[in-house]
Parts: sequence; C-alpha cells; structure tokens
Amino acid sequence: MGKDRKIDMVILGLLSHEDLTGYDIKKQIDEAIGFFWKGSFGSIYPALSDMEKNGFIKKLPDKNSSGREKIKYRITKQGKEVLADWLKDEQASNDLKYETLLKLYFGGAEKKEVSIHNIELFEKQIKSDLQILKFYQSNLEKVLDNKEHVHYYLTVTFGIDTYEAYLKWCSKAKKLLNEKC
Amino acid sequence: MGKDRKIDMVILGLLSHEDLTGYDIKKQIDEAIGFFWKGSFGSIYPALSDMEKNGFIKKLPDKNSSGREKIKYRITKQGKEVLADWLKDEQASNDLKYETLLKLYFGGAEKKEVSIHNIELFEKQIKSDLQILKFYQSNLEKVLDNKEHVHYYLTVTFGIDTYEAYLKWCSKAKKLLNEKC
DNA sequence: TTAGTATATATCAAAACGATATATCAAATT
DNA sequence: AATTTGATATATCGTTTTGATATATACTAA
Repeated sequence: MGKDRKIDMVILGLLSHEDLTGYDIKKQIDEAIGFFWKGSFGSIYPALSDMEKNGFIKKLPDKNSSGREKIKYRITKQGKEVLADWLKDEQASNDLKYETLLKLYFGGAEKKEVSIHNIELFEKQIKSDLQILKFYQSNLEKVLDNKEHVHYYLTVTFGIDTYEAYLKWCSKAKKLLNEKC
Repeated sequence: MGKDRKIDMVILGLLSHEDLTGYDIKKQIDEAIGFFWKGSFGSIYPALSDMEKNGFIKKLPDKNSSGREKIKYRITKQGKEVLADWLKDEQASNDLKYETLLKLYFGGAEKKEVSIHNIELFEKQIKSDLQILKFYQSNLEKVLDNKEHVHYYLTVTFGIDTYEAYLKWCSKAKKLLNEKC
C-alpha cells in the first residue's frame, strides 16, 4: 500500500514527537539529521499534501489569527502505524554520493596540487561540522536516562566517529600524494 | 554553459582512461566507485545520448559485425576540458542518505531489539563490503608507482578507514542500547 | 536442451533536488 | 521614523536521478 517514499518516513518520524510546519521539518532535517540525511522543500511540501490526503497526518487549525499562513501538522494513528512498519522492515539503503572522492578518483591526470586542494576543502568542512556534532554530544550526554535521547546520541556518535576517521584519512592522503606524485 | 550533471562527470571520468559502453560504465560505477557513488541505467543512457550531441564524447563504430547492438564511447578533446574544469572547481557536494541511521534516530519508540537488529544488519553488510575493499587495496598496493593507481588507492583506503570506524561504532551502539534501554 | 546468468540498450513513472517566487515578520541599521 | 536585512513560511517548476521494467542476444552449466 505505502509508496515507500523516504521523505514520508522522515516527516512521520519528526512528527511522531512534535507537531511541525513544513518549514520546521526542513529546519530539523538540516540541523538534527543533516549529517546523514538531506531533504528539500520541493519534496517536503508535496509529501505533506499527499500524506494529509492519505490520512497519515492532519492539519491543525491555525491559531495565529493573523493573515499569515502557517500550517502545523500532527501525525495520526494510521501515520504511526506506517512509521512503525517501516522501522521494523529490514530493508535499508545506505547511499552516499561523495563528490570529493569522485574528484580524487578521477584526479590522476591533473597535478597533485588539485587533489590536495580538494582534500583540504573537504577537511575544512568536516572540522567545522565536527565541532557542531561535539556540541550536540555534550548536551545529549546529560540526558541519557531518556530512551529517545539515547537514540539521538547514537546517531551523533556515529557522525563523530566517522568524521574523526575522515580527518585521519585526510592527513594520510595528503602525505601519500606528496610522497608518490 | 555546462549543465553540471553529476552523472556526466562520472561518465567522462571513466571514459578518460578507457573506451566503454553504457553497460561497462554501469559495471564500473558499481564495482570501482560503488562504495561512495551510485548511478543507474536510467541516468547513464540519456547522459550518453546528450553528451554525444554536445560533442563531449563520440560513438565508436561497432566492429562486432553481429546483429547485436553494442555502442562504445570515446571521450573527445572537448569532453576532457569539461572534466578538467570540474576537477578544478572547488564546489563539491558530499551527500549521504543513511536509512539505517534514520531508523535508529526514530527508533526510540520501539523496543530496543528493533534498533539492535537494524544495527546488526548494517554491520553484516559493512563487514562483507570491507572484505572486497581490502582485496582491492592489496592489489593496488603493488602498483603505487603509477600516479592514477595512487588516486584509486586513496579512495579505497577512505572506504576501509570509514568502514572500520563504522564497525567499532556498531559494537559501541549495541552495548549502549543494551545498557540504557 | 534448457534454464539461468551476464551482456546490452532503452524507456517510463515516480521521487528528489535545487532554484525561484511570493509574502510576512522581527531585528538591526541608517 | 524609515529602511534594509535575515528569518519564517508556503508553494511550484524544470531538471536530475532512481528504480523498475521491457526487450533481446550471448554464454555457461546442469
């Protein structure tokens, strides 16, 4: 029955613990799960509209009586079932698209400085993102008695562990390029 | 000028050291760069057709006189310029979509066994992929005098380093779920 | 021989991206 | 007081990409 659109699961997941507008959803995707997931307005708004028709979520009457339009959504019982089914489904696709690695893979014909520079740009970005992740981690460490927080904490440590591995690799990679090329 | 389609760069990169058919390109994407990039036939064939019209690649006359259709492509001088421009362009987007982490992030409402099982499925896949990467690494280690092989080697070590970090995280994550949930 | 797998091209609906348009609101600047 | 900037908020559109399917030949192993 379910069309298995990934953005639907992201939205249902976020709505499962808080009522949110489309804009809120975009912010949470960028901030809370941005280091392992991406989502754009162009997929969020159509998904909200479709899921509302399917009864997985419902619109909440706007209390901001002002002319300003603002639509908060709440997950329904049916929506919670869809989310639970997806969580229990063994299927999971983990897709990465690393343009930095693509450029490195194809960079053998260029001067080594080009590849080294591309690695340094990557390194800079990762260092900056790592700071944010460590900040999240320090906040979550204090509230590990809460089950949901344990789950958030685990995704953050995934980010930190992999980003630290990236940084070590960046040093090794630059060194090897300088030695061998 | 250039529409900056990522699949175009992948194809040009692969064609820059070998003439290939669309099918060959798909195989190389899956095998050589599959651990950090994905690409489907549905994007490859249209891209080949467009780039041939734009003069970035050209069709090679089929020598397999049989009725069987088979089109090999070769990169042109113009295509090499497009590839070089992209390599020197600082812009690079590194996008990941980890459904496993998504399920973990939203898994706080389910029983811990669901999350642990999802981690174990991920762990199994990573262990299997890691074997393949280590095989690639051992082959590339012997030919590091070649500049292009150094570049291939670096992407493979990236995969190995990050996959090993993933595995360490899997153990930690399962342990924490058992302790705290 | 025949079933299954690999090779090979191509297309299509659906999903997602990325950019843009529109508009309100709050805060900072002039 | 007026203006500009940046954040909030919804929505749409062309393009890209996915994932599935269709079609057909070649090779290989039971």
